[in-house]
Order: sequence, then structure tokens, then C-alpha cells
Amino acid sequence: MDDAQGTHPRTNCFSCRGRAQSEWCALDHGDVALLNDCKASNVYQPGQTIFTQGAACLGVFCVETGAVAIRKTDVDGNSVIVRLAHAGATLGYRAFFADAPYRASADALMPSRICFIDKVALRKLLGRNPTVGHSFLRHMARDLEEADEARLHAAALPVRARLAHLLLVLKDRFASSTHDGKLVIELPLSRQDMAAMVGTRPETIARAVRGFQDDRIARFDGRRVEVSDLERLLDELDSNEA
Amino acid sequence: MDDAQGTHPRTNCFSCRGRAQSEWCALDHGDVALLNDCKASNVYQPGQTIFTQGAACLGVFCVETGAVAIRKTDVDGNSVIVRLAHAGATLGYRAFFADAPYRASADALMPSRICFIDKVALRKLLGRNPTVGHSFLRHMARDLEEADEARLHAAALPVRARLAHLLLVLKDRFASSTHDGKLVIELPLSRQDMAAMVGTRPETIARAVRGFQDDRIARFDGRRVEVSDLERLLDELDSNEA
DNA sequence: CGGGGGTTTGAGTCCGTTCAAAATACGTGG
DNA sequence: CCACGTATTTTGAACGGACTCAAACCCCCG
Repeated sequence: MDDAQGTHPRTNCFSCRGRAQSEWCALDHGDVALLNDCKASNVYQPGQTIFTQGAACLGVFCVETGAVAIRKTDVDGNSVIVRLAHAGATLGYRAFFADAPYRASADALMPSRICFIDKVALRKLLGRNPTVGHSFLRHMARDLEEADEARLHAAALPVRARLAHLLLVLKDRFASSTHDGKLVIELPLSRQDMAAMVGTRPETIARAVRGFQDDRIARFDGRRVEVSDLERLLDELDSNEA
Repeated sequence: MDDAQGTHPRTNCFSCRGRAQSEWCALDHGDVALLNDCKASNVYQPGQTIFTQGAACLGVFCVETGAVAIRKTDVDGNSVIVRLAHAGATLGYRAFFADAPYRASADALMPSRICFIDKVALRKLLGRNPTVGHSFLRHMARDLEEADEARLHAAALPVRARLAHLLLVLKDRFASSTHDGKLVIELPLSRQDMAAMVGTRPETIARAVRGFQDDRIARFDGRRVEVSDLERLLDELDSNEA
């Protein structure tokens, strides 16, 4: 009885595939053992929340498999997905380093196995191995760059271009090319979530999707997208220059 | 002959007032000496650029006095100010930690004395004193939070509310209350730069400013702003809820 | 079969943009 | 100190993209 939902004692940091690309890649044997002992693993179903905006941060989370959305919500209900986290990513570290409550919520987009790492254990690791801190600095630098980039995009590009950009990002992780050479993306997001990613309303996403179909750039069937012409999709990003 | 523009050998990290609030606050005497030896000080006039988007990062910068805008620019000329840096702030650290070229430019908003700290020296400091790394983690966590917050704002709030928010932020650093109790802000930004901060066009800023004047919330005279009713300005932030 | 959420579509409106011109501020040289 | 040229800011009018509100549709699930 270790499946479904509750704590899952059998997961093992040594064999965790995501670790290689994560901040934990430079740990020695003893460090991994420490990590392995203090973590708690959990499986989250789509929609389940991992942590909530406003709550105190008790540690960080580690995505072993699956995908997670980090959302920021307004007093009047407006919300935006500020980033996605995939296998290997560490979650909730911003609040940890700021030593402040979470300023965003995280929920699973698909069934996801996620480990929790306690504050004190993490602090111990940071003390033992300086590379861990460096990895976080690098990781955070990337996230910050992406956030800034998103701001520029939101201000400069129309929804259609932003959606194209989103598809191109999702392609890298969720694309599977078919037999006849066509690119197929299995979206991990609902239309609502796509809207939240792009910073707009679901209705507008629907229209933009329609636009892409009418222009024969891609075919949408639920969460399945067939990109017929990748070039044209790339063109959308800067077609309004010149 | 040490004024105006060129390298300025006389500045001293020991006496630098900004240091207390910066990442360098926990350095011991030896560390500060190291910092002091390897840095190069410089005075930048308004409009002068400190570093340029796309260029390689050779180290970080330290604002001793003045204020700096960090801008991100598009291939087709759109640009946004992603953050401001004041006395005590460290500049260009994102590129340093990502070990990548600058993804934004920095230019002075007012006459500013800014020190440059070499890559190798910084690396040495990070090695010697782990608190430095922690400080950067904290600083970056704050910047990331602000970037995310800005994204939500841009998506959810109209220009008028975003401008109100900008004024409230600038107030904290550039306000001087007058004899008769009125709040006065001396803006460090041109209208164009305000537009770039809020993510809109100068024309729209002009209209929003007009709006505030018509509603008797504040009086604008060039870069001088008199806020007659701070309450009403605060209300602008969430007046469209309920 | 009958909800109920999510998605799509439509019509109307509003906010912000665009383009163009007038007004103002600013630095420079006469 | 004033005159002038240039850049910034302001204003106006028209346009357009995205939002709102509302209804229809769809799909999944009980």
C-alpha cells in the first residue's frame, strides 16, 4: 500500500533520475544519504495543490516525475501561471531563500511524484556542500531571466505571438514527432491554464487557437496539437517587426 | 583630477555607506580589503550606460550613490524597464551567476557613483565567505518575487493602477514631505521611462497623469509630483475589485 | 439521462495603441 | 541673454485588440 496518494517510503534519491539535472547533481554519497533520509515522497493527482500562496515555507519540493504549475493569484481572483516545473526541478525555493511565506501556489498538472525536503536538512546540505548554493544561484538566475523576458513579451507582443511562444516552449518537453514527420504536442495544460500562462482570458485563447487553425499553422484537437508548419509558428514571434 | 567620469581611485569600500544594506554587509576586515583593492569606481552621468544587453559579463557593479535603470529591449525596439537599482544595490549579478551574457542593459538615471568588481575577485569572495552567496540568494529571491508580481499586475491591472503603484514605490525612496504636510515626490524618471516601467506608451502615461490631476489625486509639474491625497492613490490599486 | 465544468462562439464595449500635430522644455551657439 | 533647432511631452481623433457578458456547445461522469 504505497501508491495513490500518501507518503511513499520506497522512493530513493540515489536512483532518482531527475537528480542529474537538478541542484543535487554535485552531492557526494554522504550528502545523498542525508537527502534520502530526510525527504518525504508523495504522489499528487492533477489539480492537487503542493503548496499555497500565503502559507509559511517549511522546506522545498523536488519533482521526480510529472509537471507542476506555479500560480500567483490576486485579491480579486485574477491569476497568472508564472512558471512550470518539470521532472528534476526544485520547487518553492524562492520562499525558502527569501525566508518568507509563499507568494505563489503550486499544483500538479499531471500525476506527479514529488519529494519534500525539510528546511533544516536543506540548510545542513547548503552548509556542507557549497556547490548546492551555487546551483540554486544558477537556477534562480535562469528563472529570473525568464520572468523578465515574459514581462517584455507581455508588453510588446499580441496574444497570438505569445501563444505561439508558449507552444514552442511546450514543444521542447511534450512533443512527439509522428510517423509522417508531423510534430505533435500533447499539451499538459487546459485552455484556462494556457490563458493563465499567456496572461489573458480563455475566450481569447480559443480565438487565437482558431486563428492558427484557419491559417493552417496547426491543428488542435483537445490537448493534442499537430504542428503542420513549424517555420510559420516561429515566424509568429516576430512577424510584426520590419 | 578624479571627478566627472574616469576611474576614481579614492573611493573606499570601508567607508561606503551603501555597504550595510548590500550583500557585502557580512564581510570581515580582510574581505573588505580584498574588495577594496580589486574594485574600480566610476561616475556615470544620466543616460550613460553601465552595461549593454548582449555583452559578456566581466563582473558585477555596485551602486554607491545614484540610481540605475535596468532595461530589456526587443529586436523591434520595444523596451521595458525591469527594475531600478539604488544606492547599495548590486548590478549585473544575474548574468554573472547564469554565466551568460547580459540579457538587459543598465544606464544611470542620475549622476551615479558605481564600482566595478571583477569576476575572479567576486569568485574569490564567494569562496572565502559563504554569507555572500546567501545574501545574493536572498537578493535574487526578492527580485524574482518582484518580477512575478509585476507580471500579475501587468495582466490584471489597468495602466492607471499600475502607474499609481509605481508612484507608491518611488515614494519610498524619492519622497520629501513639504512644510504643509503634502507629500512631494521628485521623480527620477522621464515620462518615457515611466511608460517603460509600467509597460505602456508615453502617450498613455500622459493621459493617466492627466487623469490623476483631474481627479485631484496628485499634481504633476515636470518631474515634481505633489500627492494631495495618499489614501486615494492607494485606493487606485484595488478599486476595480468588489 | 441529466447535471456541471470547461470550451467555443458571438456581439458590443472599452482601453490602450497608433498616427499626426501642437506645445513645451532643453541645450547650444550666436 | 535671446534665438534657434531638437527632443520630449501633451493632446486629439481614429482604429483595433482584447475584455465582458451571454449563450450555445461539448464532453465527461455520476
